[in-house]
Amino acid sequence: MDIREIARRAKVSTATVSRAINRVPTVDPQLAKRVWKVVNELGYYPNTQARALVLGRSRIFGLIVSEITNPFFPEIVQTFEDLAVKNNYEILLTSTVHDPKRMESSVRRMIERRVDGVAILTFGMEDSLIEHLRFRKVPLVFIDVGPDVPGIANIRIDYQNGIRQAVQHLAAFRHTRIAFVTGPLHLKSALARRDAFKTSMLEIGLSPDLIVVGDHRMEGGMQALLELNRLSDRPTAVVCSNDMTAIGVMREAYEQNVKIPDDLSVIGFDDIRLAEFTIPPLTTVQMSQHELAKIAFQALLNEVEYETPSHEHRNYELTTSLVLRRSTALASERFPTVTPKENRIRRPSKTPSASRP
Amino acid sequence: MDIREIARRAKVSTATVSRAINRVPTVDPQLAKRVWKVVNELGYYPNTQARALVLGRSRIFGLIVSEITNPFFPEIVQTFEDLAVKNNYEILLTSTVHDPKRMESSVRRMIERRVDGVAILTFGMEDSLIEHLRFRKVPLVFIDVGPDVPGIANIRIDYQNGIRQAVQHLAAFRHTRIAFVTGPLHLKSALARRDAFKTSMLEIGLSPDLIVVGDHRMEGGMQALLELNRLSDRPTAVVCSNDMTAIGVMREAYEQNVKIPDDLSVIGFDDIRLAEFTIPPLTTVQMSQHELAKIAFQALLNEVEYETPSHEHRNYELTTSLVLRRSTALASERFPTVTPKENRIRRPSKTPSASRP
DNA sequence: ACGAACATGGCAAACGTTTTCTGCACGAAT
DNA sequence: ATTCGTGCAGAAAACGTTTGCCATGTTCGT
Repeated sequence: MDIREIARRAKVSTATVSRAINRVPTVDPQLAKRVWKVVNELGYYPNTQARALVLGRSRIFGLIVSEITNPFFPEIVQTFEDLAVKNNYEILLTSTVHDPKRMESSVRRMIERRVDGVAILTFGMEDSLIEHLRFRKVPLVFIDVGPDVPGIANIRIDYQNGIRQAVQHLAAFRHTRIAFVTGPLHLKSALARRDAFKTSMLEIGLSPDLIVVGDHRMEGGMQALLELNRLSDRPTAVVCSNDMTAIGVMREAYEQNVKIPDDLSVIGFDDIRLAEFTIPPLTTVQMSQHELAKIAFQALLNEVEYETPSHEHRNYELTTSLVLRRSTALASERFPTVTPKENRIRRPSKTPSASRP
Repeated sequence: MDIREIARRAKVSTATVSRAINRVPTVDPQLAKRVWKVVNELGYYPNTQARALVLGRSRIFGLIVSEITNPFFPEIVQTFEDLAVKNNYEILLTSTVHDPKRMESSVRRMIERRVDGVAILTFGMEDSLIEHLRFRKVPLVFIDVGPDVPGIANIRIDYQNGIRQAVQHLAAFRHTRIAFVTGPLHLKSALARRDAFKTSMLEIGLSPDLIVVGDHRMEGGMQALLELNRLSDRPTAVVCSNDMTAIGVMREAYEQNVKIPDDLSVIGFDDIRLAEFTIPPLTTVQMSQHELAKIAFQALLNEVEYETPSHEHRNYELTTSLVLRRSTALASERFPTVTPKENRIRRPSKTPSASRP
């Protein structure tokens, strides 16, 4: 069933059918109605690939992520899809799973399907591959890491803001020995977070030397806490480079019977959905995945629909900020005048929890 | 840059270029090499939509899920994508977010993009929409819920097996008052789970009357535990219709200061990734999302590539089974001869956890 | 009443492939 | 030497749209 079939039945030309369907205003309302009637009766849907062929636009946006199972991404994908349907786009989702081969196949797939733009929201990406896309003048948007060249939109993340809030929150709770668990050090974003921690500590006169490296996964967090506990001068609080790391820390704390937040305050980073579901709910630095996806999509849309004539260099920014939940508390040991029990900072909760023995 | 450009530069016809690229064996190796050289030099990629137009196959599979942010789905999407790249397919991902409008737009999008098959892995779907797809002879595969008609592949889930294991595991731990928290009762899958629970209980002579309804979300689980705790004869164990519910139960238990698993054993269902990360790690009935996606993809592939001539009715089956982690323990109160401490069932863990006071 | 201007619909080309069919060149067989 | 196959490459049609251009019919002014 194609446009010709419709034309035949409505007794008009295919041109008219096309125009009617695309709501070109010059077509006689009478005819348009006749066309639509047939279209609906037959349940006709235009063939998008034929359309794409002649238009030169596929109405598909590529979305490259690291891995869909990483809790950081589902929210992004969902928001991206929501926006796509609102704007009549389709989304071509691709994951690199940290594999160079897959990265390559990702961009190949994008090019083959002739996407109208690509959002690269991975941690790290081969520059040579990006060149393939740039060469074909595919609009691109990067998070955080993109090369700083015109024609590519960059979403800069303000790590400093949230991390500063995190350490100041801990400092206000009288913590002084505050540790940091990094991510993999080959990641720009992990480095940026670590550096933000350092400067935030120095700002308030604390020395940022309790730094151990993790891997942005639960295992890294568990390992990190083990390491920190071997120290003679243990930290009373730990800031983590991402939420999975924080979850690892809390998990190991559970194994070791160290109570969170009473014995140890923990702060994460990212605010993935999961952070609300941990026990206790995780205080973390939010980097809104929803906002991120929104910005990325909008950047692409701008590029494609409103043809920025000079293809000028655009910069977008996303800020971060602390969201308080229940994994932090006043530092206890150093201030024996305050009993641990009263120490507990209570935040509203439907049912007041019983205090610990 | 199109196939003609290549033809011109390689001094052959477009037909030859096409054949060379598609590795048709009749083309002279000499020529083929010449063509490939030009292709690689120019970085030419065939236009998939033109190809799709003439082939009548898009090499796209549709994948409809409920919502990407539901922890049940990311693993499915990831596996589906992995298989897609292995088989040179693309995946068109769509979510219904429980909204009839979105369901409709989902199937419209599938049809417009001329997908070669659709896997509908949602909880529930409008039958009328399915008709649209069947009408166009799009191969379909359903999970669990699909209409039992030829031409549609169905993946049946064996809920009974896993749930039986769950209640027998609890019974072996001397639990007798075992509760069940259902999902939303308009969901076939939720009903099936509840029924499996009932028969499993009756099988071993326990009465399945401690049933409270939840919503497959954390909130429902929290609410459910509240309800159960109001009972005079509280349960010592609770089986949940899905993992999020179990997480809700554990969360509320934390608020109420009831210890898991010492005071209450909890079992979930689905085995989402998250279940490993809870505190304590959740014992749950696994319904492998990886397997599910694999079966779904393979079903589609069979339908499309090997042209089952009679379009016969195929049934696939996925079984479920209990995976033990650490949210269950021997029932304590009724058997005071055994102290709670020794009660704790320890499963291997790098570091033995300290016992509770 | 006549021509001009305008509104509207149709014809056909174009988008980038694949594939059928045809034709050519070459070698083998008579 | 002529005929016949055989192997391989090219010409062209087809896939289902959109749209520039033209033809036709209508309306309006004079």
